[in-house]
Amino acid sequence: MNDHSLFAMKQNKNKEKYFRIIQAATRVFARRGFYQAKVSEIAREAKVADGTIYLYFENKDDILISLFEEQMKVVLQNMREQVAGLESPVQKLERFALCHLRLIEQNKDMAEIIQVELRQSSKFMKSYKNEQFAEYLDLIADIVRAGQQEGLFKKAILPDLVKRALFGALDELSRYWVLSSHRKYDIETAAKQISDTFLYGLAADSGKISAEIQGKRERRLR
Amino acid sequence: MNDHSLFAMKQNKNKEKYFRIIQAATRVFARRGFYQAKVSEIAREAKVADGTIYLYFENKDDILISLFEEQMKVVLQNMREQVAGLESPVQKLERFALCHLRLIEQNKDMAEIIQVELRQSSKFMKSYKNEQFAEYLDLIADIVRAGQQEGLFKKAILPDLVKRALFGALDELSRYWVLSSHRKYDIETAAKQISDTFLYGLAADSGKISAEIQGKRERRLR
DNA sequence: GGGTTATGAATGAATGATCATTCATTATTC
DNA sequence: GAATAATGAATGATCATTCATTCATAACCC
Repeated sequence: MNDHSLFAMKQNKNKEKYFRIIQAATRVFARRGFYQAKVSEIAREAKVADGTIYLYFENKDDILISLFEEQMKVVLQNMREQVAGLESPVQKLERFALCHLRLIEQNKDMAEIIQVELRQSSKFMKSYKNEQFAEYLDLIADIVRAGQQEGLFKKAILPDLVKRALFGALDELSRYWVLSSHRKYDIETAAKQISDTFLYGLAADSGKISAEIQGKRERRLR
Repeated sequence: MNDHSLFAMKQNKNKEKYFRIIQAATRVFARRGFYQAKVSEIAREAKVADGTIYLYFENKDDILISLFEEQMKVVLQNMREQVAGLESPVQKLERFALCHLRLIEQNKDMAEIIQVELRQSSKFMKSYKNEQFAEYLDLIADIVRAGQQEGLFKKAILPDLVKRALFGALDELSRYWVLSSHRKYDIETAAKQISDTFLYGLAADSGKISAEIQGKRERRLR
């Protein structure tokens, strides 16, 4: 638990207001970007006074950090559950790609904060390491390592590198989706293209990957 | 030619000073981030007075945009030349990945502006479309389409989607590299892992891809 | 050729807008 | 009534930009 959560814990008297401010901040940051967004706008959106914000958060940066941590907690938990129900690394990777891109549909503002605004905002973010974000990436690395152990993926693949490549690929598509007004493909198509590209790209034997992907389809038809 | 270049053209009397300001801005933005960077710092770094900046650029945003356009021109030109000398889409894609990641070594500040700061900075950037950046991405799409035409890559692949995925993957590794103090792999390793992943991922027949990659090695040994 | 004037570039302190944050005051809760 | 929470105008810091002034150079005149 870091300093920011500690601050929030101290102000724990009114969780409803704390989360209301966080939700409001999500919308305002998504709409305006971190730097253009004003604390007074967040206060108005949350229906509290400007000064109330400082009863719950240390400063404007703290709002963004707290928001990210709260939201990342949800995202990580959800992704863990999605992936846990599957046995095969192939299905896990497919599910990861789909769920990650699905964030956009489920909560556009939240997706924008996580994918567009936060990791971008400023130099101070360079020194901010979010453990949950690292764990999110490690989900990918764990899938890759499992695939290597089962002989599905090449031994020469570096999981810590591939996790970033896959995340980067998904993230770029998310960003495009968020920023773009007309989209030429839907989320399912995009997820499938990316997961297939990575699965066949990592494959020790592409026949085995096809079988795993086909295997999933047959299980569905039963 | 957009409005910003036109402004620069009008102030064309002292190109040396214009570029000196741009170089200084590159360093300051890379070091401090766009929002933390002050115009006065750029002026100091360029050894000009604060007010002189406004003889050459409309405002702070214009500095960033002009800088991006100047630098992107160079990056695009260089990448075109690197790729033009090659015949095979396989070699082209490999070269693209390597050259993109090599940007980091050649000019860390420039790489940071292009890869970390610019596409991130604010909501006004959402409406700013850089033609050269789009063309940079289209280099990838063109490589993919050529690969499809030659029967090397799957027909079902969407080039406009894959270009973003590859760029995103490379970009995330660049970002990690720029932001990270200790790196576990070198640029050549990273580039190879990514290009291989994408090449085998896109492959209509992985045997053919292996042959193309091997073919390159044999040509080298002669 | 030298001195004066005009012009444009450059200067940097002043200006004014912005907005995060504070804190005296008010409202609410127990 | 006391303690706590909430308020929102005031405060003060920040900094992008302006503009009166200076400087450097070219042009003009004698």
